[in-house]
Amino acid sequence: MMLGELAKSYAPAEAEAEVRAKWEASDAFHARPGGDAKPYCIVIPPPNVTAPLHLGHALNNTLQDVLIRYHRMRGCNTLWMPGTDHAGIATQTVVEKRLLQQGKKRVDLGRERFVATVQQWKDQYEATIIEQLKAMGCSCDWDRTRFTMDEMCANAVREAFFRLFKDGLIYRGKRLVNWDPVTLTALADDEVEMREVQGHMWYLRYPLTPPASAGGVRVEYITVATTRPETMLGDTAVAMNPKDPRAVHLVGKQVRLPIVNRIIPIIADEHVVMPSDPDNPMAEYATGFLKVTPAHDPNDWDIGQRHDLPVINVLAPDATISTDHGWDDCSDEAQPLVGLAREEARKAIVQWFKDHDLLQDVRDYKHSVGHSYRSHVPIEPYLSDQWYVKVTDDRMTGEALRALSGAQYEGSIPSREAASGDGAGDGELSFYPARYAKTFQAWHENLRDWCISRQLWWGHRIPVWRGVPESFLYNTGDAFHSAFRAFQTKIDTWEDENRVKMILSPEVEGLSVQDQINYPRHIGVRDPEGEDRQIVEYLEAEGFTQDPDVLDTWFSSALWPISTMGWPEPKDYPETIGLLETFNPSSVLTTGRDIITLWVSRMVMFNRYFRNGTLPFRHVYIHPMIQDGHGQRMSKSLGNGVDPRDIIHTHGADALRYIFVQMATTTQDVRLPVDMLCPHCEHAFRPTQTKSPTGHRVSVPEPQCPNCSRKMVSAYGIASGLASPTDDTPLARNTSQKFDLGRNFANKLWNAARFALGQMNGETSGDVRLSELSLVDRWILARLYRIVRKIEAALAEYQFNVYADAMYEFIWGDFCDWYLEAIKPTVKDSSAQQQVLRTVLNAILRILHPICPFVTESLWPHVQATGDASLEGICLAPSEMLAEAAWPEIDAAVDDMHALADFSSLQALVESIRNIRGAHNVPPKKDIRLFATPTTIALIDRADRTVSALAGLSSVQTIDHRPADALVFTFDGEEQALADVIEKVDPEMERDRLQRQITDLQKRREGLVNRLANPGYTDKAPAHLVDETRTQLATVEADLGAAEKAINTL
RNA sequence: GGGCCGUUAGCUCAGUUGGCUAGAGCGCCUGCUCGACACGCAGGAAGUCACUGGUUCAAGUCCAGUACGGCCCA
Repeated sequence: MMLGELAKSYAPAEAEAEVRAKWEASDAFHARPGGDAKPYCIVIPPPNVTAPLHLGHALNNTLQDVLIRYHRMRGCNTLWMPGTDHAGIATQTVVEKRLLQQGKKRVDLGRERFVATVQQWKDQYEATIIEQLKAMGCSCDWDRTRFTMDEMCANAVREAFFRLFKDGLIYRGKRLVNWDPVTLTALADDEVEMREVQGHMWYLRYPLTPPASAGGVRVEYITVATTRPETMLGDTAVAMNPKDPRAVHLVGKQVRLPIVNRIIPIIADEHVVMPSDPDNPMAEYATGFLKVTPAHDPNDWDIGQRHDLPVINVLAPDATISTDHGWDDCSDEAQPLVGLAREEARKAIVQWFKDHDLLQDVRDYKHSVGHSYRSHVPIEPYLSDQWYVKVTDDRMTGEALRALSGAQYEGSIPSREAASGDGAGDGELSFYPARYAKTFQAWHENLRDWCISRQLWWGHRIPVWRGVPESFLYNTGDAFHSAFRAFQTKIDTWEDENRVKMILSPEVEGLSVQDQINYPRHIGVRDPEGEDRQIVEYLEAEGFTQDPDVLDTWFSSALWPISTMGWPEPKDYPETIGLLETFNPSSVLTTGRDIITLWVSRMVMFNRYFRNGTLPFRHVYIHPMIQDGHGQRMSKSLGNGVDPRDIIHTHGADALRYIFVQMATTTQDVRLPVDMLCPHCEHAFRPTQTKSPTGHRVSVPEPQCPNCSRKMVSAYGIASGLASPTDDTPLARNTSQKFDLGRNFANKLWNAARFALGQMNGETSGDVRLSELSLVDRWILARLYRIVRKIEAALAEYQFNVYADAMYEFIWGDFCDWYLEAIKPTVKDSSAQQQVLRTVLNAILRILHPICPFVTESLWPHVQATGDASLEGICLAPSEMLAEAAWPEIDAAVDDMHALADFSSLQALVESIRNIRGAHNVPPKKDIRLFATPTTIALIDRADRTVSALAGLSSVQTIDHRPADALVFTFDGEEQALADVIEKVDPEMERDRLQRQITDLQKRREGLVNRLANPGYTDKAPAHLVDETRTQLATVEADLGAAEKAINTL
């Protein structure tokens, strides 16, 4: 970098490119495990390769970089592990959508070609994401960049799966899953979004066969209430509460299921809501009779299990009515329904009941319906075989709960059931802000087993082979027995060697060996891609096939803190040797609150399980969520998400980062009003808003620029399909005025540095003693000391906004507004003052660097070139690059209380004078004369020429010399005066000004007098506060006296 | 239904163990192009701290409740 004149304003684009090149040429961000330095590590929450990063990610990663840079400067052995996530269902969905636009379907391509297509997508977006992170200045260890499906991570996934499988923590279960009929896959519980839906409660009559009599009354039919009439095709019972008085007459009787003509029993079950139950809000809608459809409702499934009811599935995976998935008593009457979509079937069935006078009633009914978080259609409870992780096991959920710090745990921590781990990480997990520990705890206390199989192609293929050995099937007698023994022996040997684990399908447990041969078995293989290749070959030769499903994305995410570090066998990836020992547990996970259940939980469970109780991280910091200007979540479909590169384009990366740090308060949401940048004339404006079909406030699809009147396309226009960009109407970039403050701040620092550099003549004096310094110098150093302490305390508690605000206050307020202005008359002639200036500027660059790395790094060589920047009590070792420089170490002796007190009096005096100048519109260059009391003159003298420079004074004389036309003001309880403020004093105006001041002081005096007159206050309040109040009263009274005297002499 | 967050100046937000004359930035008004910075400087106006009670010498801050907005879990 050429050292020379700095440009008049900071130009982020040039500076950022230069600084990035410098960082990349160094290996400053590359971590080496081991060593004596304290490790500090953050594992990046890997962004999905589905789409480019938006401001939410940018906020998260900025905060991580702040922590990383800060700890690196503090001398920690620092690792920030970067990477991306394959995001199975999300990525597959976007690629399928893209294909569909070309008229192609995934099945047309076949699995291999489809996966290759997704791979291309991944490569493209991975590159984009890395570029975005680099543009933001993230100081990741780029050499270690990982991807959840790369070889290292895939290896960890297979190993983890096998160990859990072997230990009985993964099992195959046939049960109702959350089925997404559009993406055709099962979903985990937390991938289902509950939405309030205005629906109906239908009341259907089922004829009793034969009719019964209850209490002497003939009963022809019973009435069931349902929100989902189409499921009646799969009813296998009607249930009623045994406490229901009608139950004695009806339980055990039968009804004929309309349309289907299936005869089903009336059974008794406690679960059924009685219409008379005053404690149950559902009672209002209940009839006392519940249709039971075990295949299509989770509660009915449980009832079916209790009563051993048949399970009749009447739906195909795409949620059309079907007889191919377990329904074999379809009547002629029901036949026309087959093939209908569930919504169509509902209409047809309701119509049928109406036509046959069996529809008793329809009522409006508002209820929650689960929707797929991906395709947004209602999920279908669907019966299927899936793989589950037994997270309800104490080795999983118990370990997660025991990880939580005692201070954040509500109630008593569950004691350890099994000897899993040695409790190494017990109680070491803390949340910031602490309230999120509650979310974590509640989740684990109400956990259900985790469905991990997904009917997708993009993801980690489940390392299980399924089948019935062919050698069994085509043999009889002795040949069968020897084939069976041969197979069993091989499997047994491999099981003993820990290479495979075999389970039978759960429905055949307990059958004899002879009977079992017809049932499929599942064989988990430890390392099918490597060491156990020949086992796979054997199994496949025997007719076994690999499970076609892939694992839930969160399964691989859960391993991220260890898979990226070479687990289970770092020797296989030499660059990872030592990482786990040094950097697991990592220091902190920084993420959004929606991730606590999806990811934090699973990382804690897996890390502890696989690494002897070790935690994945000790702290979890939950950052606020960015919403748009209307308080709506930023989302792609609303087009209100913003690419951080848009902001970097208009404001620079440091501005983006500064504002994010300032926005990171402990609240849960922050708003960020988004503007549009006209692609024709670069004018920023707030586009016209409209309502989306979902009721959200969005930009109109084709906004018009208020400046140049030309049109463009908004992100919502594209997302909604209502507009598409052309050469004449291009897609508009976003921007936001919110970042102006950050841009201005970076420019302010730039100019302050530019000025300061011009004041230093190159001679350093390293042996400057504090006692020799002027008041203003001692003051700025004391302020520096306090600001550094404040930042350190704030970051230890993840109070990022305190850090940003403190930097603003110090750099703009203390350093620019006061210090630089104050030293203007003296600095050129004082090498000691230059040394203070050099030191403070140097320290400023260091302490601001974690937030604004670009502007500080670009100024760094210039500041370094002025020489060594230390003085008594402050050590600032030189460093080639600021990114590697040390955090300032400042001795407590620098904290000069007297200087702080004196300077704040001085500021008050300057402000009083400026106030009068302002009130009379005195031009800044016009010098005025001050006539002050001896005490005030002493204060002014202690500060050398400072006050004159700050207040624009030509002279300071004692008050008794004041001319008759001087303007009087009060300071420090005494009368002071200013002359030459205006040509001719207007007594009326002066009287007004003083009278306003007097009224204000009287009000204050009254408040203080009342407070002191209250015996409760003087008796109970701390003595120092009462003293302070007395002093305040004395000052107010003195000021009041002076002001009254002034008004009288006018 | 349970849990959490928010409601402070026109706007976006600070205000962490109760002790202020309630702050900042933007916007607004007045005056400044004086060699760091107009992405700037100086000054100013602007708030019943959502509402109702309570605790306390003292409440924006603590407690109880209400209203509105948002999020999470059933």
